[in-house]
Amino acid sequence: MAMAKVTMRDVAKYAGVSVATVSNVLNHNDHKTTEATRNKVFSAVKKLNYRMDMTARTLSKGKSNLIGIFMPQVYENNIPGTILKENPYYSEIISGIEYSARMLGYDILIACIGSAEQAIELTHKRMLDGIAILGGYEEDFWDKVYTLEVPIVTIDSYDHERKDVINVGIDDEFGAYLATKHLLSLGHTNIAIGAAMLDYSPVNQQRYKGFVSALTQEGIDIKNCPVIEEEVSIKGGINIGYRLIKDHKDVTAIFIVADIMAYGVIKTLHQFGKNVPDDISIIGFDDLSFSNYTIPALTTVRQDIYTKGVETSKLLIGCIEGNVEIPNSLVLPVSVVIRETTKQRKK
Amino acid sequence: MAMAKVTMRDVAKYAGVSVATVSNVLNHNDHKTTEATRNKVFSAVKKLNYRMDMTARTLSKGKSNLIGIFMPQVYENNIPGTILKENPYYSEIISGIEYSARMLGYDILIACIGSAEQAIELTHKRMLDGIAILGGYEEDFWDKVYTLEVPIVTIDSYDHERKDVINVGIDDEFGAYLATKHLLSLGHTNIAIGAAMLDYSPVNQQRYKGFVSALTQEGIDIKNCPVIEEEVSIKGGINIGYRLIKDHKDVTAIFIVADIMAYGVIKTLHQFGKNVPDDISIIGFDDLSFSNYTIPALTTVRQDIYTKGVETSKLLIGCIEGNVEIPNSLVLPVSVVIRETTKQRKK
DNA sequence: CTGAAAGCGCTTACAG
DNA sequence: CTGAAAGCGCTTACAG
Repeated sequence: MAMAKVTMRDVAKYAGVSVATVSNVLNHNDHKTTEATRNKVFSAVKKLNYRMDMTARTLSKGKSNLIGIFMPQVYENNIPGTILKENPYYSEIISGIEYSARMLGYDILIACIGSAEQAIELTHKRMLDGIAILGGYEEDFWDKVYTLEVPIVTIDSYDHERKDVINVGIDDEFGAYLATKHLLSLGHTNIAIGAAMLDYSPVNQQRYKGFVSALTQEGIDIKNCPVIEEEVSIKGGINIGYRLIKDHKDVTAIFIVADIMAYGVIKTLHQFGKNVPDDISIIGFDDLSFSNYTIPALTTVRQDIYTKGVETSKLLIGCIEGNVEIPNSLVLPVSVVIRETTKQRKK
Repeated sequence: MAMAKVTMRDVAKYAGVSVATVSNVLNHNDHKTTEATRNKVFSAVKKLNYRMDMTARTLSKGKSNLIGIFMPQVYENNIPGTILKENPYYSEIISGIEYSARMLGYDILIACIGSAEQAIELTHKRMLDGIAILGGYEEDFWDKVYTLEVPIVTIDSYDHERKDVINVGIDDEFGAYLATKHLLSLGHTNIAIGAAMLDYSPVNQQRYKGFVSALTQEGIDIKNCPVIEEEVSIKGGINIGYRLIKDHKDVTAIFIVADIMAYGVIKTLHQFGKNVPDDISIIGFDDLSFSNYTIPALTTVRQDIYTKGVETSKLLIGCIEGNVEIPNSLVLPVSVVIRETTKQRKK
């Protein structure tokens, strides 16, 4: 029943040429073949329904046309989860990477990793041509990963000392600055920040920095601007909501460093009978697709997440294929999109 | 700079044994080696930091330890999106598949596919050991895909005539039946269904069937129970909301076949000043992680999506490795989780 | 322009 | 128990 695999040998035999010639035709080394030969080969390919075995090709060429997408393995109550499941941000990026890579002739291997070693292991054993790394990691993670000799694109990383590591990101500080400016422009002065992982997430450090710089620029005393730190998840946002209500009654506006957290804040405030934006204004960061549909609709800092993914593939593959003119980093634009969760401060 | 690749040859030489022996040690064919030999090999492996090249192994064994996850490529306003981006349901499943596969020694290749041919192409060219197929497809898609000679696990499919295709799913009809029963138990009689793709999605046909059967069992006239069909997305839900308000003023409760759509319905009703659940009760289906956090929190039919993914890997890999006792399908439980969007009908 | 041959890094009978 | 050799399906100098 199981049909024997059709190989280049079969095609060669059928077309009456050598295996080398079939290879040359299929790899479009057109200067090495005549059109007549090509036609014979192509029709044999069609006739026999031949499909190139990438495994053999990879072994032989040392190039797999496979790209790895790595993201952190997270645990939630000891249950293995993935960033993928927790935060739609990653799904959107992966969508972009996958689509763009496919268009450029590359396939995608995804893996959640718990250590740099796992990333290294995988890229060696699958002979990955390049890797995209999502998410935040400890510092020595990067040191180790950067020993890899394939092109790497990081996303939202601020740890790229190595010259040939490309980063795709946004100006996080500026985005946070804009968000805070927006709240200030509405007359708020007691502004909190809902932050996360300030100890070791450079992205969030940047966002915090932008928050502070907008505040100080306006002469606001930081003392009145509490930092409420929780994890990046809806649950983290829920907790921020509690703490806001319990400990920071004078706060009238809050900037949250991630939309996914803002969802939780809105939920908690609603549960406690607080009106958003009448009692408290909220501005998020990311503009996830759902943010337009929360109740009330979330005012936030927009970044084009899908495009981030698309550009990641383009840069990574450009680098793999040795294109020149590959920049060391790409910074995509941010902007404030005003919806319903922010409002002029009550007198 | 670039260090030469460490191969089995190097390990063999260093350990003073043959390549075949190294292979035997590494593949745990312990009955073919002595412990002394094994120790020599292992320490050489460690010393040289050897990593097995899966590409070579795949070519040689005809087995890749790679699993493909395929899902439909969708377009939204002509922009390529993916199911991944549109519906968190898929992210959750993929999380489960990836985690479980990794634990079992398999890596994951993901691809959005536009046709059966693409799926076939990919599984051949990457020598995938098995594939998991998510999402709905036209009928001839399945006919073609089933010509593949690798194990296949479908998720939520009702098109598995082939004996060796395993399906992981739930009792969609029963879930919908329970949902509708819940609405009926609250005194509602004018109940609508927010449906999708009833023409060609068996899952949704099943859910529709459960809806109808609960209704007729209770002696309700289907005439009063409109079917409002839109696409599976928040936007689809938004449209259902509009149509509900415009065309179905007497409806007091609605069962929506997907949480993601329910989010849109809640949003629209809210925008038009309708109170959920006072004016209209809503029950969804899926219990996405976010459903606990909508305002109001969504009453829905729960299924364990992550577990679906985990089981998918277990079955697929079990099948790949020739375990016996692999069932032809796995049906996971559903249950109604009552939150805030459903309420006793007003007199 | 075309083909024979070596090689990519493994595994697997087969002999010893 | 161990090793030499052939083979997996390609690519790539090299000769012709």
